[in-house]
Amino acid sequence: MALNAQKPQLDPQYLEKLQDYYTEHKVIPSYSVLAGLWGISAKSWVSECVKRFEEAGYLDWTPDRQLKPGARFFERKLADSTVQAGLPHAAISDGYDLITIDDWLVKIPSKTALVRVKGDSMIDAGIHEGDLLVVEVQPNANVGDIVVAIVNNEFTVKELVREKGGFALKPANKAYPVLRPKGGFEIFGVMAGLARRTR
Amino acid sequence: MALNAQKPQLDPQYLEKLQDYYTEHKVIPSYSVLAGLWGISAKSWVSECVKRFEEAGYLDWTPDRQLKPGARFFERKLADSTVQAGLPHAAISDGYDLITIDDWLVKIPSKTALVRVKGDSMIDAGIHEGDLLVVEVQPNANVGDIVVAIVNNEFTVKELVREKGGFALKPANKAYPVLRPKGGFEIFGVMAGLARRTR
DNA sequence: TTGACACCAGAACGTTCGTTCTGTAGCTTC
DNA sequence: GAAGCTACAGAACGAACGTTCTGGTGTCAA
Repeated sequence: MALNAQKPQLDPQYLEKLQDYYTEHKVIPSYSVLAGLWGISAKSWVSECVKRFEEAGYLDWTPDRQLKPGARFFERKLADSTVQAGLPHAAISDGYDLITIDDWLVKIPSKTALVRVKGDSMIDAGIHEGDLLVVEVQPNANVGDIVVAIVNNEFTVKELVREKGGFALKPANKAYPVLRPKGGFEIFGVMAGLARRTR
Repeated sequence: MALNAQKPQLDPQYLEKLQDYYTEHKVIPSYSVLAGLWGISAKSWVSECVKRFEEAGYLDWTPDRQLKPGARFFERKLADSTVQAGLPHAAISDGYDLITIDDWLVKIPSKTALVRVKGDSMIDAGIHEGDLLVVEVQPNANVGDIVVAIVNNEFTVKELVREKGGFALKPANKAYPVLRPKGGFEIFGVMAGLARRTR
């Protein structure tokens, strides 16, 4: 008690209430609403608390000086594969910064589309039938990328490979041949990730 | 600018810019910031556009009359594998279903955990190192389920199989042996899906 | 050609915002 | 037992907010 005498501390209950509010409304409220939320009747004290959360990395500001969630705001329970010691449940509380699966998979929402995978031509790349492919829509790609191409007015998922004379679409399944469409093909986008539901 | 429809319509570009802004800052900006974002110099027109997005379900208001994302704000484009006819571009804008990945993968948020996959012992099941496993936390499972088990204080992902004398954990990779822990094992949960990022 | 309407600019206006300053109650610490 | 700090309350204030009204431009059907 004697040592490091006066250290202003931030109330974890305040943070929880803010996080609950955010998960409900997806927005950081104004100071006066925060006051009501926290049971405080002075905006001056709200301002002080916000500063502490800001310094701790839980809150941040937009370039336009609007309050927004900080880097640590979304720390969630992500269970890691390795547990050092003790109960495995202890490891769950060890947090990563993971928000939602959407945020993890999708970087640019406006250029991202989802494509349902049909067939098993990419099974060796771990892409199964029924998987939801996260695709960044763009007209070009690099050799080696897994792309969604438009062949005969259909979407098809393949690896883009270089061949003498041009490009081709290579499946990840020995039972299927390499595609070399006569009229060429158009690239719809590049695979950025996938989601699979098994239940 | 040759053609122009004459019905009051909401500009999809505006929505995309807002969504991109939101994914960066996790907050809905003020009208004046929105004006800059949309390339408009009149708040009155921003107000009008916001009303349209509100009626369309993309924006909403908190009880304190603060602007917040609406129910449809987080919907994502789902492009189906098959295109009916004509330009594929036309099919994309028409044949959308809309969902979010989180909603699709997670049924019971409170009982769902995420586990990062380590190693390649499940590669033949299409589960790669670094994948994010969606796990429904429960103490029991059925034979044939892919489970996250706790063995020697570590998480391990395997298939639950029946053997004479009890249960065992079977990898999906011939290079690995079937696990039969002496002290038995505890089931952390059952795999419900997975997410993979490849970019 | 004339409305009608969609789209946008600009300004006026009352409200609400966040900051800042002053003040106080309670608890330590010397 | 005064000094110092933390945790709040309350008010004052300029800046920023969102609404609303007026007005202009372009397009389209009649």
